[in-house]
Amino acid sequence: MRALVRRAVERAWERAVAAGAVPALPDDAAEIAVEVDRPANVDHGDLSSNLAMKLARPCRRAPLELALAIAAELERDAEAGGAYGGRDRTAAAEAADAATAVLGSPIGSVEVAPPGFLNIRLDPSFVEAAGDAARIAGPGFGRVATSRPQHVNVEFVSANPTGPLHIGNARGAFVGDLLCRVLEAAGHRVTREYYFNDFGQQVWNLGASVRAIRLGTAIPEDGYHGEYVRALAAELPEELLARAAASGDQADRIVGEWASERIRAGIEASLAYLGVRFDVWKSESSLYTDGSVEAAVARLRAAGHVYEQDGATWFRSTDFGDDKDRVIRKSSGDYTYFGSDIGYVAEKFGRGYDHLIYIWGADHHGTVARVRNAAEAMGFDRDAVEMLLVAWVRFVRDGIEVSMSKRAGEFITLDDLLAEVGVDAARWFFGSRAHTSGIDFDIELAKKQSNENPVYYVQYAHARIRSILRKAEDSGMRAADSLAGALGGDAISRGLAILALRLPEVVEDAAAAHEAQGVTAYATELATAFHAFYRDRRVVDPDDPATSAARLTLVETVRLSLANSLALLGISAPESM
RNA sequence: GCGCCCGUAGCUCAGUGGAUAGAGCGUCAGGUUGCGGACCUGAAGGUCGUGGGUUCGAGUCCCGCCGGGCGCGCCA
Repeated sequence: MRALVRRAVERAWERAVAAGAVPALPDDAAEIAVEVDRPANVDHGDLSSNLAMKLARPCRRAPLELALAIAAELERDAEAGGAYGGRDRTAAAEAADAATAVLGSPIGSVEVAPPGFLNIRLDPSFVEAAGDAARIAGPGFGRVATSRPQHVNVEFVSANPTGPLHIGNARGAFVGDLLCRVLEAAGHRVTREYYFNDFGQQVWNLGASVRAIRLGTAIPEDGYHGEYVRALAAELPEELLARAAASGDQADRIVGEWASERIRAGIEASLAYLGVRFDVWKSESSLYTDGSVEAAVARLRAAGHVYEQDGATWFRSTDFGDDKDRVIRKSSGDYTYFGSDIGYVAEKFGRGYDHLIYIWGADHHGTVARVRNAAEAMGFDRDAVEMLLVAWVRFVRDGIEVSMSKRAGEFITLDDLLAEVGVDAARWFFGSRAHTSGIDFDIELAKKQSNENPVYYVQYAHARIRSILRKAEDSGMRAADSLAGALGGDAISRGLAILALRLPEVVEDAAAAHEAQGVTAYATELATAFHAFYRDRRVVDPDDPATSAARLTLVETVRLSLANSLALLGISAPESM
């Protein structure tokens, strides 16, 4: 809806310029994009545009005057029923024009308000047609076709498999998955990727710890403790233990690799339970065995950004604004973690992605610039490399912070969290908060308040609608095939329908912002509007089958929007509660 | 010291430069003979950390300051 109104305003502006009522933009003026937003106040219409105010300065005219000229053209648009035929159109404009040709002009009426707002009310028959189109689209309603679809790689969680996922890892998992879902709904192709370290000191320590427990010796100082290590020790096959012992100094590595893979599989299962399925599990060691790191360093060297000093290999990061150069390969011959990062970013681009998103903990912000620098130095577009830094969650139980240490084995696992508060509530919790702000998560509170959790409020609305539809069916009533004529006379029905049809706009905004919380906020608002509607309007009335049929159709439209919003968040939409 | 993030109602948090700053929880007062009361209506509660600046318009953008978190390795 919003896209079509935006297009209508754009067209009205063009025509006003053609007619001489609005001065053309001077050549040296910055381009002005037409914006259409939902006003906070319902008295200001369904949608409004600030175009006239933005034009005022470059056009050297009073905003009110410009607004009146554009409004006059918009009024004409409403009468013409949206028959367009302009030239010089973008893909988005083409799509909007095509949709308008089917649905009719979105413009019902236009008012100009000081200092120059264009306040637009939607045409009821347009809203009705849009509602019909939404129900035809069904599960696809709410998906939008972006004009620039991309293949996006989203790498997240990426916790090293030295222990089960804990609640500290949880936020990244939710944030990453929600971002992927939003991007997919906005028309992008998404690859979910998990990067993990499967070699090196950590794995040796893990192996040493498992062996120590199995053999009844002391766990080494840097070793891992905790119940899961004991479980692994108990499960370690005798044959593997013997082979490790026979290998001499490779014993810890052999056992460690086995344990690490077991843990990784466990992590995969936890994430699957949460509803996250990764497309790619990428091991750090593979970047060395397949030559990615060497190739990337060669590429950097060829571009003149690498030098040797003190026996180490350095990246001249200072060429790109860093405060110091960074070591890629240590004098010992081993690569640094940064070396892996360089190989990895190049390897990702080599797989053909248009855009890379890394979801990292806030403590990794120091490495953001240098990885982007390296990408730029290798000739990639640094703007295509994006890091989302997820702020910390303070986990709290009854007001007291829960401290965690993976090595000491003191932590609450993700599985525990989900068992306590449930997947739906947890998804909602993380989906309704910006990833950049630090938050408190009180586990006891989350459990205690589960009945008042907003997610249940939204789910309840959905279940309630299902119940109404069942009730109608039992009394032999059915929804009308079309909303046609159902909204014109009733402001409450009309407002509810318009709100229910906003989902595509919400998806668009969420994808642009890389945040899901617009979706949770929207679902809450729609549920609230439905509950109010339910109070004021009887849906199933045996004495008035015509009105009932129309309202059932409206209610089904609302249900669809709620169900699709919840599906987008990975949350269930129950038939009853 | 330098860099990044954060500071909005009692609490937990929303708020792509727009019109009267919102939600949930909590508190207080009410509502159902008509379809699910896990619901609805109303009230109280805010110098948007602070001082400047840009703008027709700033919670939002810029600068300074205060407060909190994190990072500044040939660690991973």
